[in-house]
This record gives sequence, C-alpha cells and structure tokens, in this order.
Amino acid sequence: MTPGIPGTPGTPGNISTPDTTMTPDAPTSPVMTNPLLDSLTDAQKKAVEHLDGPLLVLAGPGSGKTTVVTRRIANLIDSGIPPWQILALTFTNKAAGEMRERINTLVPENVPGRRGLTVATFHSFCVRLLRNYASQANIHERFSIYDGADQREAIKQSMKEAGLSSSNWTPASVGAAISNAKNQLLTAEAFAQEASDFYARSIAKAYVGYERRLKDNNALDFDDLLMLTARLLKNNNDVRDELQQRYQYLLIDEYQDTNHAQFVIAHSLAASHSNICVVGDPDQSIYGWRGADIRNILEFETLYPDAVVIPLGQNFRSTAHIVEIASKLIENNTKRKKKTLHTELGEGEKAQVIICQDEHHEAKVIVDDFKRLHDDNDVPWKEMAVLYRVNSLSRVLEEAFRSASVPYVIARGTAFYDRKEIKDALAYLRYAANPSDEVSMRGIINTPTRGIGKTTLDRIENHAIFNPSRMIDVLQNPEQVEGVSARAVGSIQKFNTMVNGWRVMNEHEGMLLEAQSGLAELIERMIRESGLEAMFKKSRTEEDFERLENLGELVSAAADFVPPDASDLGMVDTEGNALELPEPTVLDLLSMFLEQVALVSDADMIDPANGAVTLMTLHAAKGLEFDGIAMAGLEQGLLPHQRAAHQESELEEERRLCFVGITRARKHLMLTRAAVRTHRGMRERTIESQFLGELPGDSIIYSDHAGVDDGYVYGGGGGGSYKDEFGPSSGDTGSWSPKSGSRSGGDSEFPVGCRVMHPKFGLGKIEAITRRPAGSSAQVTFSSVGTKTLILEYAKLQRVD
DNA sequence: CTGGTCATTTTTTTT
DNA sequence: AAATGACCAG
Repeated sequence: MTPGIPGTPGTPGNISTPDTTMTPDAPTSPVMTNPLLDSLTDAQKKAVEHLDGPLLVLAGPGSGKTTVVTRRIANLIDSGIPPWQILALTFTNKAAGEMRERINTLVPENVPGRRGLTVATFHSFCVRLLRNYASQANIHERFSIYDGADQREAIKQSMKEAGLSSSNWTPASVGAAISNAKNQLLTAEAFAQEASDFYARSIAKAYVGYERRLKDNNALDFDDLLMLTARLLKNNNDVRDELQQRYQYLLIDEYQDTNHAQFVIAHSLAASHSNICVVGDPDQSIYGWRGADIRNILEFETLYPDAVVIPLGQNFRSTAHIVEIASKLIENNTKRKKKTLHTELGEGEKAQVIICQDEHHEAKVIVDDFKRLHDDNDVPWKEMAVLYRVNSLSRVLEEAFRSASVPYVIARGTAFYDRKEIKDALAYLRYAANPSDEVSMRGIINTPTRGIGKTTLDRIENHAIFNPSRMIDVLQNPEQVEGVSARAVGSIQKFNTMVNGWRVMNEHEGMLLEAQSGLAELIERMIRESGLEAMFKKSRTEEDFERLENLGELVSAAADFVPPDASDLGMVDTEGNALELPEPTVLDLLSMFLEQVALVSDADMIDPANGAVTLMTLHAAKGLEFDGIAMAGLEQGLLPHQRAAHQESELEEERRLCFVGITRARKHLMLTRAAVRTHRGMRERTIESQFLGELPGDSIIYSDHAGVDDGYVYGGGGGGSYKDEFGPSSGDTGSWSPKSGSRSGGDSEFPVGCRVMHPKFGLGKIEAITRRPAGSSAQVTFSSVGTKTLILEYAKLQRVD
C-alpha cells in the first residue's frame, strides 16, 4: 500500500461544542443578541467579546478553545476590524487549516478584506517574511529549507572540518546544542564569544562551520526560520513598524509551546498596540525539549500587567471518570498553577488499566477492545486512536491491526518523504531549484551510480580546499582537477548538462508552459532522466515496484499542488484586496512545492475523513480528540521516558504528556503495559509506570493479565528455544495463538509446504515454521540460494500458491 | 568504482 | 533487529 501525500491542509477537525454550523446574521440586521455568543459559558463569552488589549486564555483540555478563538476572530471582524489586520499563528498546518475552515463558516466570503486574514503556522509565516524581506534579513530570496537529515549531514561535515572526533560528539548532540542556541537567538559568533569551557568552544567551532556551510549552500534550517525572523523584527525598525502597522491583532495558539524566538516574534509584532491574545494550557506543555519555554505563558501577566486572564475550566469533551483521572494525575506536578477541571457530561465509564504479558499480547488486547467498541458500542474506527510514547512501538501494533483486518493509519507525516527514493527525488529537485545546495547535490550526484564515486568527490573536495572555492563551482569544470579520470570527468559533465537542462526548462519555458502542469512535467522528466526510474524498473521485485509507485505519487502530488493563494499569504493592499502578482514560473512553483513539503508535520497527516483507527505518538495527538483512546507502554523508562527520569522538570513534562494522552478520550480510555517487552532485540522485564500509581483507584478498573490465561495459550510451537528468564509464566516457548473458537483462523498464512516469493531470493518452498513470541521464523528452500532461515516479521514473503 | 561482507551502534518526542 | 559505516575483492 502506498501512503497518501498530504493534500492541502484544511480538513475540518473534531468539534467540541455542539453548535458550529451557525453563521452570524447579516451585518445589517440589528441584532440584540450576538449569535457568536450562543451556547457559550460566561467565561467563553468574555473571551469571545474581548476586543483590544492583551488577553490570556487558559484553556484546559476540551474547553472549547478552538470555538472561542474562531468566534473571537469573527467577532473582531463583526465589530469592524479589517480582517487583513488580523494574524493568527499556530504550530501545525492542520491546526491552521482547521482554524481557517471554521472561520470560513462564521464569516462570509464577501466581507471586505476577508481574504486578507492571515492564519498560518509560525514556520510558514516566517518563510513568507524572510522571502519578502530577504535583503533586510541578509539572505537570498530562494533558499532551501533543510530538514533533520540534511541538517545532520551538514553538521557532520562541519564537525569533521572542526576536528571534533565523532566518538566524543555525536552529530545529534551537537545539533541539539546548536538548536538550543538558535532558539535563544544566539548566532554562531555570539555563541563563540560566550563559550568559555572546552565543551562550549568545541560546539562553537562546529556551529560556526555549520552556519558558514548553510550560508554557502543558501539554506536555512527550521530554527533559522524562527531565529532570523525574530532578529529581523528586533533589529530592523522599518520592517517592524511596517508589520506592526499591518497586523494590528495577534492571536497565538498553543502558547505554552512557544520558544524564545517565537516569543520575540510575537511580542515584537504586538509591541506598539498590545492587541495580543494568547491561548494555551501550561499543563499541556510538552515541547520543552525543543526549547519551548513554559515561562512564556506563566509570566504573560507580568509582561502585560493589564492583561485580561480568562480560565476555561469546563471540559466539554470527556466524561467524569476520565476528567477525574487526568486531574488527579496532573496534581502530582509541583511546579504548576492549580486549576480545576470539571465536566457535566456525566459519569461515563471507568478507564481500564490492563497488564499484558508482552507487546504482542498488548497489541492484541488493544485491537480486541477496539473491535468490541466498534461492534458492540457502534464507535466508528476513525473515532479511536492508539497513543504511544515512541514511534518504535507502532510496529507491533500495526501488525496486530493488520492481521485482524482492522483499518488503521499511522500518523507519520514524514514517512512518505522519508523514503529513500522520495528523498532522492527531492534532492534532485532542490539542487535544480538551488544550484548552491551542496548537501542535496552530494546526496544524488551518484544516485543511481554513474561513475562519480567517493575518490572523485574527495579529489574535488580537496581541490576546493586547496584553491579556495566551492565544491559546487569546481564541479562545473571537472577537467581542471588533478587525478580525476577522464571517465569521471565525462560523467560529471553529463550530470551537469542534465541538471542544467531542467533549470533551462524552468527559465525559458516557465512563462509559456502552464506552470501547473509544468511542475509535474519537470518532476517526471527528472525521474526519467536522472535514471531513478530505470534503477527501479530494472529489478522486478515488489519493493522496487513500490518505489516506482511512490515516485508516481510524488508526480501526482505535484500535479495536485495548489500554490497558496496570494491573499491567504497576507499579500493584500490596504483594502484587503489581493495584490496582483506576476504569474508564477515553474521555478517559483517548484520552490513553493518544496517549501510545503519541508514544513509538513506528523499531525498534518491525520485525515479525519478516513474511516480508520489512528496510531500516533502522544506528541502528535495534541489538539485531537477521539471517542476511544488506548495508551500503550505505561512502563518506567517508556512513559516517563528513560531520558527524562533524572530531572524533576523533565519528569513533570512526561506527566503532562500522559495528561495530554488521557484527555484526548471522550468516553473510553484504556491504559496498557506489557510485563515483558522486547527492546533492541532483548526481552526485558518491565516496571510499571509510576503514573499508573498516581491515578485514582475509584475511576479505573485494573486487571492483570500478565500471568493468567485469558483466551490465549502461550506455548505449543515447535523447536523454539528462547530462554525464559522470568518468573511465574515460566518455561513455555511458542507464540500467541488463539485458543479454539477465536477468530482469524489461528494458524499462519504460511503453512508448511506452501510456495512463497521472496523479493531477493525469488521462489521458494516453506520447509518448517518456528513460532516465537517475538518474530516467528521459517525455513525456506529457494531454488536460487538453497535453504534459508527467515524471520517472517521482516522477510517480505508472499504466498504464491 | 561497485557491490558485497562484517562490525558497530542504536537510547524520544518534531517544526 | 536494523541501519550505518568500514573494509575488501573483483
């Protein structure tokens, strides 16, 4: 199955209050009661009616935050504020899309200036500003945006250059340090000046080199987008004045997750008018690790002493037991403003806490419970989700859902773009769009292999160091480099000609071609000419076929790509009319396409329209709600995560994460843990999460299935010999297999004797199956390579009978 | 230069 | 268990 590509964001999300379809009366009719205030609590009304000045909305989970925020914007417009003076900033595209959507239902399209209303993510807003004010920000207009992997590459290179032995430093730790510095608006130079100890000096060297590299490559990383915008607003009075003038009313969503750079951006914009409304919940602050500063929200009132503060405590989402569990849990955090939550939705069910034997059992328990909810309680699949702390837990769950034929989707937005073939294709495109992008060039100059190997690249790099120049420029005249074979020179020239062909296509045909089809055409041509297509067509394995399909998906995504409307970008005149912009060329379109691709997040991928259970991390679940939630892996080291266990503040963030998970549930909540879990190939006994012990016993039903027989026998299979080093459930080897009467056929899809196809070894016959709790294996005789032992879970066997 | 084998490392969350 | 990286034979 091929995963979809994120379409344009903006799908309607879950709605937490009953009345969202209503629209305000026509502006002409004198209304005594404002329909925007219908069926709101007093606190909600107060927030919606607030016009000028700083406003802090402390919105607990399920408190109708989005309703309040969207109605407040509608109300601002109703009371005469031109929409183009309003700026709303969110964290994810999905949140922005949802907000836009809901404002659309409240404010008619024909309101003057309506289309100039800006609702954007922090990052996309920053990209826009940086392109518009490129010269003031001292950057090139058309920059590449580096994702984590590119960033890692660039950091690796600069570490090598700075002489940091990679045994003492990992690119990840250096990257984290650099990221922190950027969040604090510390440039490489400033960081180097402050660096006093050996550790900081070493980081500083890498930081300086990394920055130079980015500059040379005409690239920005995610942190740069925020840092450069913040610095621009801080240092350039003209730009700041202009933008303050333009955006008279600000709204910041999920304010508890803003970092220092975002803080500076928000308050620079608000400085002249203080019309800033921030919405958030300190108890849901879960991004401290990436620089989010919870003090931003805790100290808002200090910054704006005249701020109006409105707590929204009533929960319209969850039933009482769930709210009770969440409240009791979060009360264990000491560094916290006390806040009470209540609901009027009735008592509801208690939550189930289930101890399972191992992760496969856990997955089975969750799937069975969801089936029960679906079959007996009429809960649709899409109203259920499984949440976990780390992505690695998704595999086993995924398998369980698949084998039970329950439809599911994994919210992993980056998954598609993380595929090798897609990353390669994007690297080609980025290099075509940005000829300075060395990281992208390195990624694809020899993919597929075209005789430009490591030695050649090393020689070119050396040459670039010796006669100071950039590798990318040396590449233009490969013949000048000592020691590069004539053959390699020819390959390089061919490569250059190919890429230039695409760039010329951009420049000259851009205005002639229908740009829209031109983009897809360019990508198709690139896939063909680069040899990517031929590389996957050659072999006829299922894997390579899928890769080809994925490349096709990329082309369709480009064909479907709708560039953001100029007015949605806030490019409007003072009347709120969209500015007349020149028709975008293919190159412009390509840049916008790449930009959109760079800024998709996991959460953006969740499509409420599909009828499937959602599997996602706790982080990705923020802001969502479901009838039924299962949280897996409530174990020490996993839910308070290992790396957070040592510091109290980090432990509290883990607890907030757990709180976020619990409060996603409307009616049904299940928390599970496995007594034994396989981690990095090792089966280990687990310790119950301390958070389970903090839950109120009156609101949960606790059942321990770790040792008992509950419908599954643990044993049977032949010959498996993994050691059971654990207590009571001793001695058995074998697999989970349903006892008599259970569904889904019991035995394997690969009976002994059946014929199978393996992507690499070809046709074979199953000789024996060895069942194990973690990864059953099969002995298969192939005509090509003889008998092999394969792990069924990983070998992509297909039955061909 | 390529494609294989062997050893080492992985240890969170994400715009 | 799997991904990456180093090394080597062809």
